[in-house]
Amino acid sequence: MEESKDQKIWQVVLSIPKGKVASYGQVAKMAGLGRQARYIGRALGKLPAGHQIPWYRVLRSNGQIAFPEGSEQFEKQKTKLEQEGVKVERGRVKLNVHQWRP
DNA sequence: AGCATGACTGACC
DNA sequence: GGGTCAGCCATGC
Repeated sequence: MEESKDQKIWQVVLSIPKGKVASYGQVAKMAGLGRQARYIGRALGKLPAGHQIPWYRVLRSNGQIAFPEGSEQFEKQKTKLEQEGVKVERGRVKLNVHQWRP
């Protein structure tokens, strides 16, 4: 059921090149979910332990991180992104530079 | 079955 | 270009 959707989502996220990012809506569309962008976040929350899904490469449509600035999740994502060369300033990244365009 | 919730988005200002 | 508002949709209680 939703399992396959989740798998598909994870696969799409996995296909995002290192150093690039994508929006939830973009992932949703590529996974064939269309407008269920919100489902992406839900699916990423279901990530199994020991995964290697680069969930941190997924941001909002405006390039902003989906977590409140200062939260643990936020900091973690920020760190991960910067490790790949993606600068995060004021909780957002420059889409015109890092957004993934297939 | 109905209503609130959320890792969202597009339209507007 | 960034903040605000209303709409969408599956999930969970």
